[in-house]
Amino acid sequence: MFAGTKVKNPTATREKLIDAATATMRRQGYCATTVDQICVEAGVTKGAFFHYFGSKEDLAVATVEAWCREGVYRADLGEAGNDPLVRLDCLFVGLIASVRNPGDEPLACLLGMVAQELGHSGGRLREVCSDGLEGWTALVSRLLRAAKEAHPVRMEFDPDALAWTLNALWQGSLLVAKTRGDPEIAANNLRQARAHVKRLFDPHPPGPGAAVRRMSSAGSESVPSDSDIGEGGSLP
Amino acid sequence: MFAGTKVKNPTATREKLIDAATATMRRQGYCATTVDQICVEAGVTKGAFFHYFGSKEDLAVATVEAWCREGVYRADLGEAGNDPLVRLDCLFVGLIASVRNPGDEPLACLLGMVAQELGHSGGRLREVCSDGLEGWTALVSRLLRAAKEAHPVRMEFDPDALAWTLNALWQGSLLVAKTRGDPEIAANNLRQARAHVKRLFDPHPPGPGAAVRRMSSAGSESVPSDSDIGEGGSLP
DNA sequence: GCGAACATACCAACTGGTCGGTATATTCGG
DNA sequence: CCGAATATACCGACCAGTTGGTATGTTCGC
Repeated sequence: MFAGTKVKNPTATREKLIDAATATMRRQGYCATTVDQICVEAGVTKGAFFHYFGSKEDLAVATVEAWCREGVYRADLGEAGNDPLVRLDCLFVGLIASVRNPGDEPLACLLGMVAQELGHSGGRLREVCSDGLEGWTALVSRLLRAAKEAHPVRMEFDPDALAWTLNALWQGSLLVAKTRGDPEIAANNLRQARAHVKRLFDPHPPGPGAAVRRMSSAGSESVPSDSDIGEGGSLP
Repeated sequence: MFAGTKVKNPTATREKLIDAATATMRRQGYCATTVDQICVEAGVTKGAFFHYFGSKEDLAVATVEAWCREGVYRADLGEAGNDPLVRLDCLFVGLIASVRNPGDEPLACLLGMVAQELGHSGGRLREVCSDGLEGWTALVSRLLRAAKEAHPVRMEFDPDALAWTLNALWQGSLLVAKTRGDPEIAANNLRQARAHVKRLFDPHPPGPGAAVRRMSSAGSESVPSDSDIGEGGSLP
């Protein structure tokens, strides 16, 4: 038999539980999600649940960690060697696409969902969320810093601060868009942010008739257009 | 006896319940907040609770509505006749102050808290949150539009879209700041937003030696400095 | 004294979590 | 290679505590 078809398949069961928890908690949040509900959605009994996770919170921790792990790497930044500004643009385009075309997904970030509920609790779950937010911010901050080194800036800015601003804007956009039932709000916000970042670097070459200086690193840099590009990462 | 000292005081009891719900839900969110907990915090029995509110959700609806009502008007915009740009600046300064100096308040917006949890539910509570978010956005949008009419703009923008962006940024900032346990993140974000809005209008008067054109409407326009200003509204 | 404003006792449904048990893999002596 | 021994994966009934909500008082102001 194949490995995936085994009757007893520990890794698959664990994964099913985490997947179910991801979906349910993204919809309803941590508190409103029931252990029984997760079990049903995962097609697993309670016995199995507590065989793998010591508590509901443990499962949530594992779920958030998995979300961050997959999410950060899933973020579609294009090829690693590309110009950081291009990669940033890829990030924006990916986020916009994921918001406008959520498929059957709940249009919410697990991280933001759980963080909102547990932000004032001293528990482990809050820490994991905090780390997750920092991870995304660090990624963006690195790109911004790299872009600063690769391009002349038109207006000085602090990469770290801007990265946090973008993170907050992303989380808030999801919250508002979800509540209003209008993904376009989030898309608009992201477009504004995208334009803002672009504007920080010099789009108009310094002198007239100076189309000479271009993106520093060469290679196949396909700057994505405004139109949607396939599924981008929906992180954090 | 005084009106406030009566043993049975319907309006006061209702208020106590709403106050308790506001505080508790801002800390823990809607789902994690218990009816019993609210009753204890309000110093009231369950009987009284259900005398005034048909259900937990009813109480939440009333609480969110009260939050919006008081919040929108509490937002410290300075005097009504002032220049819209000054009033916008007052708004930013007030928000920054409320974030940096939360006192004993939970550093969270009731609206965002509840909205995050119920964004995917079709219930009445979600609608109230949606309306609340729109109310704040409309307020800011009006100010931006008025500012556009009163001042030359250096860069074209859509007041409505920008207002939604600011709303999302505010909500997201609270979420991130709370989760990271660092109000300065939110304060920084707000400062960036404040600078961004300021930059949209011409800080450099058009021609050299043109210190003539000033804020349009006269009056006592005290542009608040960067330093903190007393409690601002922490809305939405 | 009468209705509104509260208090108390209580309930059915559900919560996260436990526990004894069973079925399947894995190991290992012979 | 085999079959017993043991470890792992999983099941589902069950539990004590909590939940939102109710039914039935009691008390107070007019």
